[in-house]
Amino acid sequence: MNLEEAKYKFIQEWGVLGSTWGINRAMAQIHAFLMLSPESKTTDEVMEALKISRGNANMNMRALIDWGLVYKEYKPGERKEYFYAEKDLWNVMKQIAKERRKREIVPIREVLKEVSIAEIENTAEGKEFKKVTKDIDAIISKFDGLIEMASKSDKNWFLKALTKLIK
Amino acid sequence: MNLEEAKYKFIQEWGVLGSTWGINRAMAQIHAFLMLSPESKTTDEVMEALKISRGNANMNMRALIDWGLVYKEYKPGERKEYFYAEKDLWNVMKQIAKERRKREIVPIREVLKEVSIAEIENTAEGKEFKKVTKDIDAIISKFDGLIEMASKSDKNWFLKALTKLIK
DNA sequence: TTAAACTTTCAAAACTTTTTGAAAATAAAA
DNA sequence: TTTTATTTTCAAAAAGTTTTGAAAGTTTAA
Repeated sequence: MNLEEAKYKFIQEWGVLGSTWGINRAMAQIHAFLMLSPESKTTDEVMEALKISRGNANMNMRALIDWGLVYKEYKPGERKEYFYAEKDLWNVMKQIAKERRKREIVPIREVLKEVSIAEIENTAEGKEFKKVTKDIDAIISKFDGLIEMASKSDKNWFLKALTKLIK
Repeated sequence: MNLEEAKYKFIQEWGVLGSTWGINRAMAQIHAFLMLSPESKTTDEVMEALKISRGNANMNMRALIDWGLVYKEYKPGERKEYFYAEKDLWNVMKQIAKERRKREIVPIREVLKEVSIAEIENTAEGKEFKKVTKDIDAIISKFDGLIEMASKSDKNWFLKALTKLIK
């Protein structure tokens, strides 16, 4: 396997992985392509490399910038915009976690809060409802705390803590 | 808000959450419905409660069983099958993590392994490729270890360790 | 056996998401 | 200015996913 094949393989798989992570295929592939590239790239280079349309490239690039996974750069004397990726996977994961926290954890916690103050009858059904939703809230809030912690803490500290936990 | 409204709200939101977690809406809603129910339920009750077709109920119920999130039960003297959910969110998350590990982490690690033995030229491009993929492998293997650890360890031990880590 | 109760399957329909490409908008150069 | 380069938008098309419902399959009871 040579570099081109290896790059292709990695980009494809990163696309598949992304699509199970709330990041669509094109978006994840663009990110992979930019991560692997030592130089920042233009929209045209991305279109060419991934064989996607201008509209698609533009929209997903902007989504990536929104998520904090890609940055824009202007080169002196050049009119084109250049893009480069966040390459530190720790930062990538932190950004994704932050974004997903906002989209997923915050809404479910809101619902859990709302239902926790509902007037629930004291039947078997009602008791079960209270028990289950309370348990869920307990675990979700723990994870929420973990994400908040991770996004504030230093990479090495956190990784060391994890390593300790694992071994 | 009364019990019916609260249940409805929770089931809807669990459906939305599920669909960002590789569990489709109907599947997540069935799981929510069963979690909230103190008694096991039949396919017909699920269909009626969630207003979905028999085919849909059947397929997703089996997917839930596959994922280890729902169990089947036979009641003496009854011909219908009854279903009940795994209610401990810890076990639910463990199961989901296991399943996703198989579907996501294993394939990307395989690709990373394959490309790591590729013959990569010593150009800027090649060096960047090696560096980025090596970094990614390092972090992913750490998370892989964490999941493996979590799925083997006792719930309370792990939650305590997390709590310690957080505060 | 046969009939009734129940579960499974799967092609087609409905719905959702992603992608395209060309037109509109914007910015820089002539 | 006007022209040219570049980016953005968005309606329509394509692709992907989920749902339906009826027919086929299976199991149990009579």
